[in-house]
Amino acid sequence: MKPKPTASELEILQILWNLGPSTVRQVHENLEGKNGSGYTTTLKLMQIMAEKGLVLRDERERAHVYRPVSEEQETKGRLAGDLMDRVFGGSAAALVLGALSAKPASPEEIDQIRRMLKEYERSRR
Amino acid sequence: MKPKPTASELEILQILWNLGPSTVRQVHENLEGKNGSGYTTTLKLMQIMAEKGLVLRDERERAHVYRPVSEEQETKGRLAGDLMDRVFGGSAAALVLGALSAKPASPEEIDQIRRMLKEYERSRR
DNA sequence: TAGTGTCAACGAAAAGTTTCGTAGGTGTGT
DNA sequence: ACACACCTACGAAACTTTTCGTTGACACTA
Repeated sequence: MKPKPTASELEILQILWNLGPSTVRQVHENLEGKNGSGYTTTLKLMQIMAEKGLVLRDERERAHVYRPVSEEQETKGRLAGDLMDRVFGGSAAALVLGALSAKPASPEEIDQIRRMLKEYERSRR
Repeated sequence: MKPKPTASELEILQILWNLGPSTVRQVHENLEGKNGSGYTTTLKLMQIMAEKGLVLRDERERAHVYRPVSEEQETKGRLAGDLMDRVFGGSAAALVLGALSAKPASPEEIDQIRRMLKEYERSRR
């Protein structure tokens, strides 16, 4: 139903979430330097994303305007949940531990996670 | 340097981590029912994984014995770190929040994360 | 010895991803 | 009007992933 964006598609989605609805040119300029690929590559990717239903295209202007179909939080959440299920047996604690072992976190970051958990609990209640 | 395993390759790695060094037949039997693909598919995947350096192959017996090159924790950590960087701007708290929003956690699971964080801090000191 | 079962190797098909070149249309400025 | 810049569309190449059929080797057994 909901196709999972590839790595390249995700880069484009992140830009669209940041900028809001954008043309290929705008996305491409925000992408440049980062990956160095050409304009038509970005164009083609965004066309494919429209085919897949990852983005919607407004063709009223000559330079078509693209916008993401799914919310940033929802998409990112699905990606995190997918990894959690596939790799960490569905355990959030295992996912966190894995992430921390890959990139050690400072005490401040640990506290930040704690605050986030508290906030999460409060909103859940 | 270190190739990232695909989803299918990861399934095989998980089995190898569980069973220890195994033949294609053993892996395939553990995989069956889950994905329903044939024996030669599993074989080919494992051969490719050997080419990529994801597994090592002991060819002394007729039924070759495969074992993972990287430790389970290290590989899973790299996958979590990769998602954290690519999707959550390197923030562990954002990753956790994303995972929780995808699959709400019970109070017990939240406590489990808290205990894990405490343990992590202790080992870091 | 002839048949049966298991194994690795190989090739190849089908689908998906990433990349870019080229063609054709539209608008702007000189 | 002509040249130039910019836009989409299209096709195709190169690569990866996933799948499976076929082949040939080896071993066991009736």
